[in-house]
Amino acid sequence: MDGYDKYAFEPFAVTVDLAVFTLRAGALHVLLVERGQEPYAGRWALPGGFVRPDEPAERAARRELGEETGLTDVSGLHLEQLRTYSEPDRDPRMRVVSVAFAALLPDAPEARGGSDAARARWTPYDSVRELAFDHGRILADARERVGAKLEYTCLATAFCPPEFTLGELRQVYETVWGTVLDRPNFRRKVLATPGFVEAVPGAARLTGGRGKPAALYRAGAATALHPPLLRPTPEGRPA
Amino acid sequence: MDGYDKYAFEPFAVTVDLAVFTLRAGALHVLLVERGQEPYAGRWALPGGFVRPDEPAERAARRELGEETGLTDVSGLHLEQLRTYSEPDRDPRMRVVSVAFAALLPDAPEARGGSDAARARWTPYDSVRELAFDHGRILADARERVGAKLEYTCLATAFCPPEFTLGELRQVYETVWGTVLDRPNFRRKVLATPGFVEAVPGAARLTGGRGKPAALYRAGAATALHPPLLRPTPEGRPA
DNA sequence: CCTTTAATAGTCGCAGTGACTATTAAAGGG
DNA sequence: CCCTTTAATAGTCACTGCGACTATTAAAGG
Repeated sequence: MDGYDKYAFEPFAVTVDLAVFTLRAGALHVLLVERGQEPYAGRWALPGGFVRPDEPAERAARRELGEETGLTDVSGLHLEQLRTYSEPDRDPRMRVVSVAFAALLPDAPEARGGSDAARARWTPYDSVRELAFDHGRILADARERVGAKLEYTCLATAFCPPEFTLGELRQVYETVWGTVLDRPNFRRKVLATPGFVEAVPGAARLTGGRGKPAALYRAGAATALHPPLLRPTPEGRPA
Repeated sequence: MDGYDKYAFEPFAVTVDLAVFTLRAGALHVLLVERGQEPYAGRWALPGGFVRPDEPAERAARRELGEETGLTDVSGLHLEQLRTYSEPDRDPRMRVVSVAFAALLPDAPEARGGSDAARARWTPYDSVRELAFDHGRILADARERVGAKLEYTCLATAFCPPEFTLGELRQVYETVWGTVLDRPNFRRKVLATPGFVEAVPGAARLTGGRGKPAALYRAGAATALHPPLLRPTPEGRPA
């Protein structure tokens, strides 16, 4: 950071790229936009855009999140910096350094094209193919991070509406991890973790279907999960 | 990432900043350089420098690491991206976006001034005061990250020489966490984790002092720690 | 040789959790 | 109105991992 004058430095363009996740129809979906121009015209990409001269990357990311999802209030949504991608050739036109973010949405409002994107669409994660630039790798990194953070944080509630049942919360884990969790054990674990969820007093109900109505909960104040809620080991890792 | 031409974008300078840690005399030390010019002339700062037009940030970080430590081979050292700091006013001269890295060194070769730093010095973490720019925050973030990663990765061996005793490994945890760990329990945990360490067959010894010589171990192939080795809860977190 | 120092070995009890079984409370069809 | 279906909720049991602790072993140094 010393001696700026002693070095010639190339100017970089700095962008943010967003991996925006939501759960829809029991599947993990990610928000993609279709590129209108070269390079990669017609290909799908992560939403994103340039960081403006007077804003930090975090604000740029939240601004883009609002533009791309069409949501009027994105202030409460979970947004977290992932890492920065800086390979010199990641954009064929110029040197672009991109700060990647992951965002989690409770439900999926229909996407609308942002001002700088031809079309925006929620896409099931498993059917994503061949994204533009290095966005495939960014998306994979984001997905892995989300899966890992479910283990030791209360992040799962970020996928849920303000009030939710334990069954819905369990489905978040099952969907993201691609596993099935034991219902009573999950319940025990969640309720035994102080601050993870808090019961909504008016013993309300909600189930759309037939069975016994479930109690409603809100996200609690806790942010970390000690001890963690580990995903079942599909072999490989020691238990 | 679409429509570059539709937007005016300011060019940014992109730098890397490094929080380089080592253990010395039973204390966590960090490598600092003294700034030679304004702003913050005479203040201590994290080593770092500009990313060159043809290199990714990771290579810039490793290059700086070699320059600042004076080590001839930094290829094996642990270097990991922390996050990116992009507040518009973090550098009073211009818009500088900095990708921060954390590096871990086994022992502390005496620092030498890099080409662009007046002086470089290993400083005990606890006596660091008032760094230039936002480096105080970067350093704090890096320290927290290192402490947290000791829990669920095999990172601790990055602080050790190629061959080390379990006592030395335990001291890594004790120093970084500022706690005392039970010797037998630590031993049991480490040896029970496959791939964490592997015994050096020639039951060599090494202790400098008086007691029974300890067996030597090398870092194993494992990278993650399942289940994790949690730091003692000094109250606050649920157990 | 005897003391000191630290590594190594082993024991006990509790908390957390995986795997299960049982019960309760509703919806919906006959 | 009853009876089946569905899902939430309650509870049991055994095993594992770990904190706390005690005992033993193997060297160094006077």
